[in-house]
Amino acid sequence: MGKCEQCIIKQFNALKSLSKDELVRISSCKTSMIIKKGDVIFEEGDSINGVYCVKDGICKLSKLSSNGKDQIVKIVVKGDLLGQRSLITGETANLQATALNDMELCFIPKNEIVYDLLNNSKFSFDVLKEMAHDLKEADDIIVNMAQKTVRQRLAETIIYIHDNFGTNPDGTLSVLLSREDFANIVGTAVESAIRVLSQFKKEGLIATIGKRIKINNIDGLKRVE
Amino acid sequence: MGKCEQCIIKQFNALKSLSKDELVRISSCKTSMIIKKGDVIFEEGDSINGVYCVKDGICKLSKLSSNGKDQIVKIVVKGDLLGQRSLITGETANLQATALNDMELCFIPKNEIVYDLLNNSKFSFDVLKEMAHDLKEADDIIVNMAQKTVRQRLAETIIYIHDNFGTNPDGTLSVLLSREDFANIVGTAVESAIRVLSQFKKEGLIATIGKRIKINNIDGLKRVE
DNA sequence: CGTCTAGTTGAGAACCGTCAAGCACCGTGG
DNA sequence: CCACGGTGCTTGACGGTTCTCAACTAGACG
Repeated sequence: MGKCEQCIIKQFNALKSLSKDELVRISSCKTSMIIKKGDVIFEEGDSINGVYCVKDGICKLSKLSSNGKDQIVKIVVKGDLLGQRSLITGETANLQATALNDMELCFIPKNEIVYDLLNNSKFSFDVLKEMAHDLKEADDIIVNMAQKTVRQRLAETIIYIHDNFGTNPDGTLSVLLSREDFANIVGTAVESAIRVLSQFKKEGLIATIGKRIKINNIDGLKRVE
Repeated sequence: MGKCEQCIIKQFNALKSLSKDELVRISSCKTSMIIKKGDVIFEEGDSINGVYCVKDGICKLSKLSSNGKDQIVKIVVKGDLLGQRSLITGETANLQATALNDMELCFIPKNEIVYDLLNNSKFSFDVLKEMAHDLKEADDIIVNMAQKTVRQRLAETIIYIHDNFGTNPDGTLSVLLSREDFANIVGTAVESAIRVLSQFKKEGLIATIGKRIKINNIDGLKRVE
């Protein structure tokens, strides 16, 4: 099994603030796991009792609404941590985590993380920073959900994925989402999302290669009203 | 000017985790202020450079959307802290804070708080907990905004205010919000909010005393679909 | 070759935003 | 004292957006 102190992934998250000794201690307690595309890592109400560090792959965080639809709240990618929020409040999970492709995860038990949170103030300040960043993003999403049309939200989602998760060599978005996933990010019916996407295509803003989406005119997308 | 170490307000927020010495130090640096109803405490883009402790009164945190409407993201009441998020990321304010009635605030400069965040791990863990709680609430709001109707959201908003901020002796909600505020919490047009409210009234779920709202049938409100 | 899932399109209904008009209340200035 | 204007509240009407139901297509996979 790999060693945390040598793992390059940690530079992308708060674990970078831990000392070598702390990383060695954590490394001896962690467990690695492989998750297959579509598998659920944890669901709403689960006691997680630890934190996952995403070594590879992508997953979605979603919550089931009373109308039966899954609302995607955040996309988590390689280098991110998963489950910090529940760990800190000591509550069960508020969201479900589902792998969007095959993933490699390291699980660090709760006690190890809490110990460092209470003893390494730089580490806890870093976790605080990440949480503050997530909160800002969540506030911005609330405003968008409340005030913008499906068309605007979908355009912004495509741009967000493009800017934050990058593209393949052929220019398509590297994160492959189903039409249903797009609908669940934007908070609309699958048919509505599909209709808007084909409208974007007709207007020359995007193109599709297979089921993948490629941005043709990013300025046009940004100007969508 | 009052002394932090004797102030009973702090028991409601993370400041309770500071030692007496730390509170004395902070108390000597803080400034008190009175804010009148309707006044803006800080707006989007401001450098706050500190944290406000709400000694009395209520304010709203909102963000201006590109369509010109203000989306209310959170209501902050007596005992809460204001501005922690921006302080931690070091960014300018993401939201605007506006007093909903006359307020009494204490302002604590950034350096004092950061010092304690880095030196008192119980304090920073408490701040972390509050932030984690805010993040959970924000995620839940996203789901509601995306998946529920204006009618459902308004019913839940009334219940939320009732449960979290209490009622006056006559049973009306103690937080007095304008119809526009309700619309801006729910994320809809003022006329739409008004229409739903009068529908609730017609159905006997709520009553109005002056401009104040009183819940008549809370179970009915919870069952609104 | 059937079956399953994801994607797609159409049509009608429900929901919501906008414009417009009118009402109630309040403070100001004549 | 009253007329006046301002602001917030309320209701109606209409049009655009979005949801839902239904039918159909394309591809995957045994």
